[in-house]
Amino acid sequence: MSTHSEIHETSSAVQDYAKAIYALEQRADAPVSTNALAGRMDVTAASATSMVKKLDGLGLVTHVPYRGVRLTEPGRRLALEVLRHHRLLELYLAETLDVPWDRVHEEAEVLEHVLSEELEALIAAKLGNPTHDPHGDPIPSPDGHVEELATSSLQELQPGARGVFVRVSDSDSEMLRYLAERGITPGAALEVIDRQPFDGPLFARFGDQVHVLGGDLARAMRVEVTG
Amino acid sequence: MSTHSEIHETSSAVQDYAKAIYALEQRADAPVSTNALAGRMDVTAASATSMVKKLDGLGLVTHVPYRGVRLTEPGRRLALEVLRHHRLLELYLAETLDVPWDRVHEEAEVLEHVLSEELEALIAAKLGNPTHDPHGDPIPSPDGHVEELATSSLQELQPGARGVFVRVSDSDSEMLRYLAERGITPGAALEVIDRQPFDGPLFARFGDQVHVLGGDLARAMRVEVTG
DNA sequence: AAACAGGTTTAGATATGGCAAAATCCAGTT
DNA sequence: AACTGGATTTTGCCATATCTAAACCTGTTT
Repeated sequence: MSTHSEIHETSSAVQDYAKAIYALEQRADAPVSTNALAGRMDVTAASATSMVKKLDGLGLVTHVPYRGVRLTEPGRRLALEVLRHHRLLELYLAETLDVPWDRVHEEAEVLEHVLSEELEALIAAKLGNPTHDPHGDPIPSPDGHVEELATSSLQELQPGARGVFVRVSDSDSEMLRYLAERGITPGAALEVIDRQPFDGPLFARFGDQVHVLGGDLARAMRVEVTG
Repeated sequence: MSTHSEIHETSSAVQDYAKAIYALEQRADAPVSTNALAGRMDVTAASATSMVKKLDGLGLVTHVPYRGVRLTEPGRRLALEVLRHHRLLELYLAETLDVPWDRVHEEAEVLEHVLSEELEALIAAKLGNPTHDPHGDPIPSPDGHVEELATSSLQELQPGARGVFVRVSDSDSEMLRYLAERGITPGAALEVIDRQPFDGPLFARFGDQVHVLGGDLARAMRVEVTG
């Protein structure tokens, strides 16, 4: 009945699956399909199935065959702990080691699994126990609370919509670099000007610059809608 | 023919074995026995044998059955790269995150395997490209050079011998903590006062304090002999 | 109701690293 | 030269996490 965390009794793979299921559940409040999970983890559906069965055995998810998977409360806590590691590390690497923003995600991706609780606490303290990263993304608290604000894909917004560009799905570093080169970084306010049909390009204004964004890119960009 | 490093194509296990063989070869310039390696890695001799065969296949060691194992030049380079990661991380954690000295070893032990070359470079730069850690232990250069000074076990010194306590074998944190509580830290000058026979206690002077050290402890303490 | 197309799960295989038990080698006695 | 004890290797097994290929559901269309 303690808030004791199980993160150290789980493999990196289990942690990654929990994190992926959390992210996918987030997007649409519904069970996560094996295919979606496999796609996100970049493994075959067969691999996803067997890992899902393992997570189920560990009590981290409930799996209804052919119907998808949902995190249990312990599973959600695990995912949030890993996410806390990840976001603290991103912030820490960027702030104190000047790791470029389009690289911190990849570094954090591997470090998050080996970060001890002691180091986590020291890093959090060093950063002043932040609750949000510089993009506005919330950092889960040590006891597993977050206030995740709902985001939309830029692609699905109508002309006239305004919002704040929050992040790129999976922090794809190619996309982040491409956007950064054009002066677009997370945190930027934007307004959708126009959208061509048939998955055509989307015109959006950032500051006083209008940019044309292709389908895949606009789909990956997550926006907090403000009006 | 480049100085390109193979560290990222090897598993953590392979890296750990290379590091262990390097350390054991260091102590006595002789082939490393399977048993010694198994003891150091805390695995069975059977496991050590099969890993040795794998390292041999990778060209990292030369293994003569029943005769022990030695690092090849690529194997030595790999070991030194991991050691560089390890010592840079120890220094970094202690300096910038105030991780207590008796804990940095364990943290570095896992981080060393996932540290990217980019982060390594950034950390080294942040620390001013150090060549030695605060104890005087040399940090291998990026291109695989070290000047390792020969150390002796405190246990094997004769009364009257003087030296500098450099480190505890395997950085055993229990021992480091025990010694720190008594004011003995790496870097301390010492003189052996007396040694009782039959693996009896050893009397050594650190500053103006004489301490009595038991067999296992004295055996684990490595000393750079100065006179 | 039968068929079809996807998505999902099972079955069987692979690579890593580990262990225990059995077989084998080596060196130092008798 | 045979014996013997400790070190070493071989053999067969386990767990993790992945894959391919085959079998199996499910919902929709015919």
